[in-house]
Amino acid sequence: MTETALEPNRATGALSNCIPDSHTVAARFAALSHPARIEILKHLSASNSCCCREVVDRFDLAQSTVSQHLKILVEAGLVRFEPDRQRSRYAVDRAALADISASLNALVNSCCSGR
Amino acid sequence: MTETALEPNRATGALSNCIPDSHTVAARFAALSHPARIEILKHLSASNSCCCREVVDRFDLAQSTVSQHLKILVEAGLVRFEPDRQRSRYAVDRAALADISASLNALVNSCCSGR
DNA sequence: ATCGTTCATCGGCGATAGACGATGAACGAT
DNA sequence: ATCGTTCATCGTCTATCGCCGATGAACGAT
Repeated sequence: MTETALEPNRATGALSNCIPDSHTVAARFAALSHPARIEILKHLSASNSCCCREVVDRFDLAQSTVSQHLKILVEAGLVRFEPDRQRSRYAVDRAALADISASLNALVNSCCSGR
Repeated sequence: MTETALEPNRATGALSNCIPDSHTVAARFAALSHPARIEILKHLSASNSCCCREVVDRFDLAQSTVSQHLKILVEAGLVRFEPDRQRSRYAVDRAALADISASLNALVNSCCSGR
């Protein structure tokens, strides 16, 4: 994500008052732009809450790799993290997920009402 | 996008029959994971249709860079391309955009009804 | 005190992304 | 025929991604 010289918030007028800054939206989508993370997200939501190990067992990925994916999801705000003894519990933040979905809807709507 | 050894379509049972394959979804989000491309998308939809030059003038990016971003959007199926004389006309594919929005909604729903 | 388990982080590696300038094809206009 | 404009593509560069194994901290259990 190189910091391109887009005029800051240039298109953030008019319709887009309900749409977060492009960088923010892009960052969220970036978190969703890897198949493993999508699968992890599904898995987390199906189990309500998982520790890292559970995810590692489920997917054919090294523990360090899974840990990184989880970190990315947490940093994107899509997953909540809570240390629990020697475990780490991860859970989908359903509100955040709904939020990003709303962002996309808003983007789509702004595109469709554009003409 | 490294081809990870995710069990093919492992989580594609049950609820997710309406959700496209994770790789597909991820690829679409990847196209949206760059702020410039989001801005370009907005710009395209506001103008209904643009040639590359118009986008270049609008954003502080080299022509080659814009051309690449447009190509990515086209390859993701979010933007339609039509050559027009020496110009290239690009237009948002609103249906595709609505479609990806629906994919995300489905993902969110599957996550929320998970428990 | 020691061992096993869980986890985050580091370092390294290859692949990809994203930026740019340069180039040449296609086309309109002169 | 020549020039200017528009555009896609190529080559290059740097930064980041995504993967892994190794390591050490934290903790439970023995």
